[in-house]
Amino acid sequence: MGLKIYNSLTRKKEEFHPLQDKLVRMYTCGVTLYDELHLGHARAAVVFDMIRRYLEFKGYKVIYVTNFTDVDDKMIKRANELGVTIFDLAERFMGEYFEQMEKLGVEKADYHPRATEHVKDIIELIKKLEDKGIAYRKDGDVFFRVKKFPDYGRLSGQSLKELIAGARVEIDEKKEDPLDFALWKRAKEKEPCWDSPWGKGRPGWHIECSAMAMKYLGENIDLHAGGKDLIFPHHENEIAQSEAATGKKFAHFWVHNGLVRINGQKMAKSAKNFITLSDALQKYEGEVLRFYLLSAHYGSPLEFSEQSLEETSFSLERIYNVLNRTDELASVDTIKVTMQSAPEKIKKLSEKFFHSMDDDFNTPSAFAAIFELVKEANAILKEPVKENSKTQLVYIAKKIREAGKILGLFQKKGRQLEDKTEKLVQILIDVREMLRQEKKWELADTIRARLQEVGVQLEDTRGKTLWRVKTNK
RNA sequence: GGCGGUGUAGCCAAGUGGCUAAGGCGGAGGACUGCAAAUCCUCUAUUCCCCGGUUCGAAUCCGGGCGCCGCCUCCA
Repeated sequence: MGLKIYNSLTRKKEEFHPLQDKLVRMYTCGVTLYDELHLGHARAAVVFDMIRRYLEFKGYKVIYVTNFTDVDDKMIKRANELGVTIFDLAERFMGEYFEQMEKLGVEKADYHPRATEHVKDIIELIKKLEDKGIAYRKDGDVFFRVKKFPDYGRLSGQSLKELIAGARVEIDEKKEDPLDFALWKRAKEKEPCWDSPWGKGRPGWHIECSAMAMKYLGENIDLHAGGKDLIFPHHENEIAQSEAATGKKFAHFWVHNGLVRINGQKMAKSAKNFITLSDALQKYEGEVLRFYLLSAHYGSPLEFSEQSLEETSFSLERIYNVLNRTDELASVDTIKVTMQSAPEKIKKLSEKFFHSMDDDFNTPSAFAAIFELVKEANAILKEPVKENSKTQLVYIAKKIREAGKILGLFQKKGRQLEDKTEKLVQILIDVREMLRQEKKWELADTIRARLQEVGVQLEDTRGKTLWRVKTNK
């Protein structure tokens, strides 16, 4: 059973094989640390985290690198507005980034390189390009000579001719050709800058990714990812710089996530239609957001709606309900389960999950399998408990948690309340049970209603009253 | 204008040549229940934007049209 991934470079789903047997070198374009994150950034981070987890599950050792852009026009502009340095700015938003990523269940990368800490590597790379006659200097700026790289436009599916024809590029007198792009920018007054063979200046945007990817992962990498809006020019330029410098194929797989939309439009800073991640996290738990962000296929656009997020919240609760009930009935750890003991149907559903994931990380289809497992488990829970059905339940719960681990979901155990609080709730339930025995429904219902107000939901089942904490905020 | 993508139920969303068009939410009815909640069962797209074509057979392939989105300038 092989993993297939849609490769933007070839526009085909291809079997994924790393260059070096079990090692995957993966790079994703991170964020610019100039402002708050929004749901678009969150989606990219969550999607690539899921991909990384799945690759690890498949037995690969993944070296994962995601960068921070901490010097560029936007950084400088924002820092000036706030009256701080770009380094202060970076520090602040980097802190927020890690805090929020943790809430989304996004694991740290192996390396989080910053552009400003790799200026030396960047300069080396530009020098290499200059030596080869691919880069040229002009008044302290250095540009990439696009005509020297005939493959330019392959990723975005445009030929050089088409690019020129459709060009809306600003005419920059200094460039030999409008398509050429900056590798190094001469420092203007009071701008942060570094010494270089071309004078004081700072790196262009695209070159940092080439330099850092190659520094940590080598000249050929297995998988390079980013948002669809980065295909052109950013990734196109990355390919051009890297391959022109090394003569080797830069990245074998290019994976691009679809954009988050709101009212049919791309969510973006410039459109002022974004929902910040911090606002979203205020309203919904990180796990709900993560679940939601994975509910569409990663490559499709995702239309943001408050309603969908509410729905996701209920769906998540539904999954936890069945897991918690199973836990109450039987400890997952003490009952031994084997594949053999599971009925065909349950096995098939479990396989469906992995098939879906193997098919270009088809998370919606994978979730469908999980929901079907949930349904099976609930059906079992409805019947009087037998040893055999316990085993099946435990098997299902195990499978759901295993699947959840890959997706970064469903890992919470129990109600996550303090011991004392749990005991208090139990006291209330016991008292209420006495009232119910005496058919004092009004009082019993009041207790239930008041508990519900604080997010504790009672459920009277045949034998006893169960309770759970509502997950939605 | 060029390039890329997309159009599946009230909503979200899989499926890309052939068993009954996944799954979730919502809605209707039923079971359970003192009532709720949770859960289960049944129903909820005779049809996949429209028009042609290929094929024994198409949501799925091809041609044309329409709508929407992204990129071509900073962007996850």
